[in-house]
Amino acid sequence: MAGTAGGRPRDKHLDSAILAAARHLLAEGSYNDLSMESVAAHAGVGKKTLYRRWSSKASLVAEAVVDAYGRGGSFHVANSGDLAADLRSWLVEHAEFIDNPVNAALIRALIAASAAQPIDNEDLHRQLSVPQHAGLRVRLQAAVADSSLDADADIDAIANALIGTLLLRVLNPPPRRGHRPEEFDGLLNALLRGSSTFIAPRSMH
Amino acid sequence: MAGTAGGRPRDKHLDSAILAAARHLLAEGSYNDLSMESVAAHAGVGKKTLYRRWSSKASLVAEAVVDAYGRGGSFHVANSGDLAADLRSWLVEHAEFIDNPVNAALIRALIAASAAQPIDNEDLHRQLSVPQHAGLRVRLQAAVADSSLDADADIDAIANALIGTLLLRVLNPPPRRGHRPEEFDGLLNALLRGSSTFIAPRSMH
Amino acid sequence: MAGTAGGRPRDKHLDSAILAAARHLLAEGSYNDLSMESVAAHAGVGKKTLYRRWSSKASLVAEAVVDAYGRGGSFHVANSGDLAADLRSWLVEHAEFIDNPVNAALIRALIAASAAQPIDNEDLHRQLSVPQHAGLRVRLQAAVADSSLDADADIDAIANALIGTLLLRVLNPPPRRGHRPEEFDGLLNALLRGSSTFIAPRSMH
Amino acid sequence: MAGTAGGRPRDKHLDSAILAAARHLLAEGSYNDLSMESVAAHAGVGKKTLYRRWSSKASLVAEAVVDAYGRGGSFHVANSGDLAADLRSWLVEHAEFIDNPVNAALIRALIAASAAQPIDNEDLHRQLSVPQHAGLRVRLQAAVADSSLDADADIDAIANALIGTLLLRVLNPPPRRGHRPEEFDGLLNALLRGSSTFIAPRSMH
DNA sequence: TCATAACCGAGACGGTACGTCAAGTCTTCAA
DNA sequence: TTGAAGACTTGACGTACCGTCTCGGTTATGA
Repeated sequence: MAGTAGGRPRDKHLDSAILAAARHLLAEGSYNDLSMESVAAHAGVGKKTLYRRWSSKASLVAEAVVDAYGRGGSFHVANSGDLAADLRSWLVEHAEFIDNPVNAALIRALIAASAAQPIDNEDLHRQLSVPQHAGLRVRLQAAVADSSLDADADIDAIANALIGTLLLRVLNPPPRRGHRPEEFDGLLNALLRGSSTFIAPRSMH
Repeated sequence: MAGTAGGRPRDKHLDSAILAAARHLLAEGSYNDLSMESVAAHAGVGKKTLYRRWSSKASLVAEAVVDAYGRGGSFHVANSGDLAADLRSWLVEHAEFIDNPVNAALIRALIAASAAQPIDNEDLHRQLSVPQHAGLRVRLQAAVADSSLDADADIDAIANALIGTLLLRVLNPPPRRGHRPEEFDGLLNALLRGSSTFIAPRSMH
Repeated sequence: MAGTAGGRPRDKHLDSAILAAARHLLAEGSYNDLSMESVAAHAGVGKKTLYRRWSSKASLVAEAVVDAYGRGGSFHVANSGDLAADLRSWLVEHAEFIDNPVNAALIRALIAASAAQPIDNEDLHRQLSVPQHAGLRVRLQAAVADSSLDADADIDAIANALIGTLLLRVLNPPPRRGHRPEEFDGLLNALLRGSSTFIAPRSMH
Repeated sequence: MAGTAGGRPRDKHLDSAILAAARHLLAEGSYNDLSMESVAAHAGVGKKTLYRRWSSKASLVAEAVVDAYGRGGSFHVANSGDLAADLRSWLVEHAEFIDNPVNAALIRALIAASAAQPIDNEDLHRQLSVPQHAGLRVRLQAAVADSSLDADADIDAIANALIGTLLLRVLNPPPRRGHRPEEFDGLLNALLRGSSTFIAPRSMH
């Protein structure tokens, strides 16, 4: 059982230095303002070293963002027994992350990378949305299990509505207000309790 | 009153020819694959003619997409008296628009233009989301007026959840093409009737 | 009878500016030290402007050198009736040209371009040697005509010996700068009068 | 007495394997087409092994060519007593060497290495021309000694004319004719017997 | 009717970045 | 210490677009 044989091994420190340089540049400019050359220069690295690790600007940016998300962002949905409170915490946590302009810029960059690049990168943003969707699913299914959510509730639709709301917020940031914890009560009220009393809460199928 | 002075007037036919060329290119490639030069060549037009009308690639793409949306897409939310049915129609209409790969590509291009470009283009996508938000608001407020929606319902939150769900669908297209009319019932059930019977439908504030 | 149609015409001034920049760089560095990028930067020109005119570094350098030769160098062999004097003048003239380090560098660059590049550039140095060879031929044939040279003299061999001597001087410059007019008498004596009295001056064939 | 210290000794076979690989590559491409990487790969050797032996591509190529010259080429000028015959043999020998396209390519590569590289390599070609010049000098001085050459003949000029003629042939190969032994009679006639009967063979000084 | 002025196709222009390639150095493991 | 492998920095390669700028030439108005 052999290894991959000889040669100087890749410098692991460079990976993080490059990703950090990419994030630094995205913090003060758009996706288009970031160039492979500026990343290389900023990280004190040759361009070849970049392309040895990532095949394109899009995949480099993707990893830079996901890497940052993995550190500072949070995918976890708590389960305190109170579904509304747990979802509210999750939304607030993300909103705070998004409201940091640097983080918003990172996510916009990821969306740009996803939308601007050919098909093989179309799943880039899945690296962000799928884990979140999965996290929400787990919590919502637990809610079904303990009867705090109806058995026939469309879990995917609810998760998508939550994620979509945040996504919209990234692309269309609210006009710079510090947000309040109760900011998402309207959304949660609608999704969990319903907005209409006229329509019978439970019957249509 | 002076006026626009002399000179040869702009050829109005060129505007639409250029926008059509841009859409044609976006249909078979990403935002990055479209170049001002390819648009000019495809429309049989000089580059100067492009820049005389639009200041940048981003704004040209933006108008190309909005123009297409204005033709085939629909912003209008009907008011038949049945809120759920009206919203379902609106969602289905948009889903059909989005599920056309060409249209999805156009919207992705608009998102790319918005996310990839400096601040002055960050409002590009508002050209799409704001009109829709406004249309939804009108219908939802009418629903409040005729009591088919609670007076304290968070109209903006509901509108954002609907738009965000569609936005997510654009960036992350569902594998199963050919959607069913009842596809959005789960979302509408949650938003209008609520998903939880455990939590009292109307009390928390 | 048409022209080549529209488009902005090429700026003729740029041609000479670029060639001058190339010569400037060759004056203070070797052929390898000259890069298309340094030429472009030095001439205040985009790289595309270079490649629009010359397909490679080799052909750009070739034209730069030939252009300079056409200005300052001289291909003409005088005909005063005195063959030895005319050839001596020609040799001295070229030696002075070559002894200017800048000119020597230019010719070395041309030789490098010729020797370093694939087949299609192997004729580069012909742009220099062929005209000279032709000039010498004319004079030597005139010498045959007026009987100052034997009818069976090998004109090409004599011309090649003269050019080859200068070529060797370019690649292997003599240490003593400042040459004397009589410097080439030894060569001319040998070629015209012969070096050997032992061998009968005229018989072998 | 310390001495050469311990460690694995250099593999002497590698030197010749590397030089052979370099020549192989020069046989089918120009100096520029040869890369240190291709030499290393072709010789089954690491790049470090190359640089441990030669400081640069130019010096590796230089040694590769000189090495080949030392094997197949010949610097020796015979002394049969017949100067013209000895020089003719020497010229023919070199012409045959040069007319082998592989050898011509090697010499062109050496010229390229010499002309393309900074000052410290300007003497590369001396490794070829100086030995030959020395060899010719010896024979010509012997000819002076046995009176087959005039005492005041310019030996250097004659040697340079011979070498220069061959050099010109390398850079500007004759159009692929098998050469005849008498090919150089014209040159030798001129240099030894003189081309002009009009000018007194011996008087001017 | 004819000058003025904006329009148009074409394409050159100075730049910036692309993704690749080579030179020469450095680092690891194995012999 | 040598050697094979290959990562590393540097810097040039030749190409593609960007957005601007001429060209020659066209089409409207208004003097």
